[in-house]
Amino acid sequence: MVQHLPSDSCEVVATDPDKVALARERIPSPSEAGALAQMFKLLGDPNRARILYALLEVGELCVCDLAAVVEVPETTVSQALRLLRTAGVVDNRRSGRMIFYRLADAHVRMLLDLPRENTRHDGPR
Amino acid sequence: MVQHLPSDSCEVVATDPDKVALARERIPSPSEAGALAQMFKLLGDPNRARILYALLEVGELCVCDLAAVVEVPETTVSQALRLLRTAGVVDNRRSGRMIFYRLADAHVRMLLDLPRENTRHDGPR
DNA sequence: TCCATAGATGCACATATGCGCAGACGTGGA
DNA sequence: TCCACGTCTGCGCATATGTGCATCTATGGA
Repeated sequence: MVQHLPSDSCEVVATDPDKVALARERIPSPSEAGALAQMFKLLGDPNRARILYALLEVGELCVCDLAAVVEVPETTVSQALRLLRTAGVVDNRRSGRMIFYRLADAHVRMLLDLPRENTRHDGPR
Repeated sequence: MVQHLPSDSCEVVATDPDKVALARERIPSPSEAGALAQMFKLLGDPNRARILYALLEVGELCVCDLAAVVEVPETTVSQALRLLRTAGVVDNRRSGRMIFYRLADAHVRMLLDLPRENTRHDGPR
């Protein structure tokens, strides 16, 4: 996973230097790409995705209800929520012994909305 | 990674049966979620993400130029492209000995656009 | 026909990831 | 104060993932 900047053999020899230069200055920096990728990676697990969609649909759910919705053990949900919480994707609120989770980010919402309509049209590949 | 449908202990005991029922019928099915997640997972690697952004910016690039842009060995690019190609995210065209890649999917484009603006504002977490 | 080049592919290995299990923590009721 | 319940956390293991290396294929030029 670690990038180890190759010194030659892939920087200098460009067949289309203009495009290469253009692309290099426009694409996200390694760190920016890292952040971006991490965000996508969070959505890249079926359970986490379903959890997020559940929150997207009904707004707020406690861990045990999320487990019931997604049909996985509560521990799994809890682990998934930890990642999402750490990343700032979800937010939680304590009420008695239960902890309610909800989406924290507006753009995560858009990210979730976007592909779902398309996969509905396309069907699974 | 395999789902092994738990029989009890997390389906029946819901503290808010209405919400649970609502969420269950609205969230993507396991297979739909799988497809969705796989799509997100493809964007969940910094190198693949940067490759896609490069294609998004300049339209079409050959493997060696992509390697120059992203600053990783060509093999890495090639392997990344294989995944993207298999998933139908990119398309390729042969011209002489070079193979030019470009984005194949309109909604992937949107998916790429969306978060980038936000992370620019937020900064990496 | 032979060689150089662009790219693809299979294999191997290090690392990352998901999840189950057991136990800890915090809250509310008796 | 003690216990039950909802949730969190650390650990361990099986599996998935990314990447380098060596090799193979395909195209164009000599």
